[in-house]
Amino acid sequence: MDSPEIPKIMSNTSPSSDSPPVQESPVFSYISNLSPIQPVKASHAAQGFPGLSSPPLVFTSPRVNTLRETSFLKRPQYPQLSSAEKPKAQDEAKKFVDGPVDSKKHITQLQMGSITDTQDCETNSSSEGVDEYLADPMEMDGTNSAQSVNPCLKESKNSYKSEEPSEQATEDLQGKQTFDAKPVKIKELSHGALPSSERPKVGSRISVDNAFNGEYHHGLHNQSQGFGGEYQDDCDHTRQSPPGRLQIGQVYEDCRENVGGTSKGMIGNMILHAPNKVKNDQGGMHRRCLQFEEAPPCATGKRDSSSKEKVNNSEPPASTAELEIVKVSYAATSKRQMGASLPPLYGGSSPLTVPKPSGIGLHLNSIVNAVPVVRGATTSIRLADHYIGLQVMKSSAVVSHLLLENVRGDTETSIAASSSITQSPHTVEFEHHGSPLEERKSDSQNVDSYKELNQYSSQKKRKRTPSSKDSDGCKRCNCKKTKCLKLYCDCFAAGVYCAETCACQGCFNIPDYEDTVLETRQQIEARNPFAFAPKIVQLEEEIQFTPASARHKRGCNCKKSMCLKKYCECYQANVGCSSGCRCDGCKNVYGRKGDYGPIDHGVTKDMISDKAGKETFDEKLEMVATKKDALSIELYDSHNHTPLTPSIQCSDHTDNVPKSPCLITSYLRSPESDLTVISSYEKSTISSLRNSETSGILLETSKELSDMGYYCWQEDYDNIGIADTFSPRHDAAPTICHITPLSDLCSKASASSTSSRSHWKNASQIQLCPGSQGLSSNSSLRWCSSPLTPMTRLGGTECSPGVDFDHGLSDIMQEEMPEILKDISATNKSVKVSSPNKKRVSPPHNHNHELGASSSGSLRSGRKFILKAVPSFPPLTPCSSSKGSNTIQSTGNLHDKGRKK
DNA sequence: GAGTTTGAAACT
DNA sequence: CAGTTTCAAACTC
Ligand SMILES: [Zn+2]
Ligand SMILES: [Zn+2]
Ligand SMILES: [Zn+2]
Ligand SMILES: [Zn+2]
Ligand SMILES: [Zn+2]
Ligand SMILES: [Zn+2]
Repeated sequence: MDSPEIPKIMSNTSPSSDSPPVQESPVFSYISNLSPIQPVKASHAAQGFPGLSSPPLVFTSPRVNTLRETSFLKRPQYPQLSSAEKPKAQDEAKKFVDGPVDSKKHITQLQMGSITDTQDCETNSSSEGVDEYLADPMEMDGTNSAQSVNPCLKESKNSYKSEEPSEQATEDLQGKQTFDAKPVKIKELSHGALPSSERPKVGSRISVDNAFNGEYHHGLHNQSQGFGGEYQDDCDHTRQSPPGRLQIGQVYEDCRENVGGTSKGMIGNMILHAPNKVKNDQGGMHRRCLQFEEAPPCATGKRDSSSKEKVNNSEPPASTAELEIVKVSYAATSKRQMGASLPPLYGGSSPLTVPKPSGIGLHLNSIVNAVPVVRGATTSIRLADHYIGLQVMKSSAVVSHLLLENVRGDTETSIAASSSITQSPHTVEFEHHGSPLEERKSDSQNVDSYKELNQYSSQKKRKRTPSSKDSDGCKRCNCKKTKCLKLYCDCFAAGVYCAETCACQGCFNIPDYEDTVLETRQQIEARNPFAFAPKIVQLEEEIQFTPASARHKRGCNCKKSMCLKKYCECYQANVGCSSGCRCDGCKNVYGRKGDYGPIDHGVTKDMISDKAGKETFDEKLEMVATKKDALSIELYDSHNHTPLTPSIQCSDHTDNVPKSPCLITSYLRSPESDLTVISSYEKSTISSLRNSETSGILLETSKELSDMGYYCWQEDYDNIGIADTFSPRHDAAPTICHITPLSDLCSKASASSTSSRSHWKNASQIQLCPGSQGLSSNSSLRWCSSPLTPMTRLGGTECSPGVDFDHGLSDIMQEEMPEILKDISATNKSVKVSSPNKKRVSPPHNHNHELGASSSGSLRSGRKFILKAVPSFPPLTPCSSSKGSNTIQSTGNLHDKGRKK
């Protein structure tokens, strides 16, 4: 499998990178104009912000529209792609895939809820029909790798196929159709997923999501930073990386391109460009961040190289020609490329370009959801918003990361990434070990092989130290048997792609394998809808953000550590144990099981709320979560920024918290999960709405957001956070998410548009650094900026390693975010108060998830989700970058990616 | 850096 | 849902 897959990938990649071409589109020019590296801030302000920020409020809606358009566009692209690729599709493997794929895709779509979307796409696109679309993807793959090899899709999926090619594929399809509910089938699913991505339907969703994501990233980045050119690269890389993903990613990308081209043309382009540039500029940093966020979409990290090209292509495509280009790219490039390139075939749909977010691919999923809804324009718009938001977030984050990282040395990565980007990542991307998904189920065997391969490729990287954290402070994993597709992997669990710094072997948690990652996520979510929800929630609803109030949703089960070591998740997240904990002899310094406000005690608000009531822990948590998210965010911000608590966090533990990988990436939620989540989200959102002033829109949005999860919170945060308080402390704040952008987007989008809902799901993944879940206190939160001084956050305390990031982010955020946030806030909530701008931020999807996750409670508050934090960890930077860089590196080897090189 | 401990995640 | 196994991190040396 590996081999086959890999080869496939390779083939794909190469093409993709090469093919890409295109770029003519205005965007291109745009980008070119923009220097790749524009100053981050400046760029942010200019690009990012401009679009995002200032526009945001006003813009938001418009953009949204644009975005939507893009999504549509994307769809069209699919067809084109398909057509172009079809030839390849012919490949046997592909055929299988197609068939299966289609079904799978559908399934996936269904799961995602994007099905409609895809259809839309198709319709938009052209004629070809879904099948064709599907075929396209396949073709793509095929082209790239040819049957056996076929890259992307195949890779992951195919790998499977390779094993059992046709039949399996069919089976898979069937299964998928059924839906696969089964996890087992995951592999199949994955296959299906991949296919799905490829497929029009799926693609549509995916594309949408991706687009969003990508756009987000891109957009954000661009806007914020304005590195368009680079950014693209990044995207490309990511995309490229995983063929399988690519398919999906490609789709997304296509969408983006389309969107860009079609919709706004300039704007769209801008966005796209910007993002691209951003990536580039930011280099590693951005990538990291972006990647995460973007990653999914773009494939953030790892595969960037190809993606860039793709991106470029895509951008250009904005115009009609684009389609062709796109096709080409598709064919040539692997999935990723495809995505990137996407072009606007359609135009028709034209849309917007929203950027797909390749990187975020995962997110995309969520997006996808949105798409369906949208179908019409609305959804897309939302998506766009989301993306934008995300991008912004990312960008900011990324930027910060980049900066930080660069400073740190990450620069290398970034640089590398850049360079790598240029390179053709394909090879790397494809490593494909087979689809990760498969691995488990069936593949343990494969896995091994994969591993070997991966390792093989990984070779280099493998990253440095196994230590959990990178220099950056981001966490990184060291997974050896799980391919980073299980919750055992901190990166995966955090919803972020593995970074270069990860020392994992056979890693599939990279943008290249976005499809696989998403599928896997979905499977896991199917089991446990809250699996990716933030683990830490604030107890009280609003208010307090304080860290103190935060708690683990699930609680710990410590038997021997007395919750005094990091073995305890509660302690690790810098939160006290709650009634939900089943620990023995709890001595958690942050608060023992029965106490509520342990440390914080300050939590005042909590108090208010009560923890006492505790009622269900969950509920509280949920509540908290909701708020918490906000809080945490705020807290973080505050911490960071504000003096108030900051110290606390820092002091507490910076370390503790943080480990999470930085990645921002987030995958989105799986459709399924999304759905479920959504519902919950909806609730939450609703509640949030209630709570906050936000407009009614929120509700819808919330749903969508929910998907987004991460993103959503921002709103909440704003509302909540600010509102509440700040309180302080929180030290730990665990995880908060940086993600903001997404949230913002989400919120906005949601607000603006209507239905998209599903989209968000995808977003959820975004993530930040893994470590964070807990939140690191610092970083994550920061964003939010608490009312107090948001900005500060970083400054000082930042205790956690991630901090830099945060800071950077925060700054960025502030600059960039603000607008967005504002928009969001304005729209939604209004944010609360204080926090203005900054905050918004974003957190990440995770939050949403969490909320959702929080099960009961969380759901309600739509916003909540947010909080959770997903993010916490470290935000981004490191991770993402790492991967990104990895990507680059890896690009060479597909494996790498996994490996990171 | 190897080896042990730990508790969550995954699996049955 | 409980019990067991697997896993990777946290911790120890
Ligand atoms: Zn891992
Ligand atoms: Zn990792
Ligand atoms: Zn990994
Ligand atoms: Zn414990
Ligand atoms: Zn506990
Ligand atoms: Zn305890």
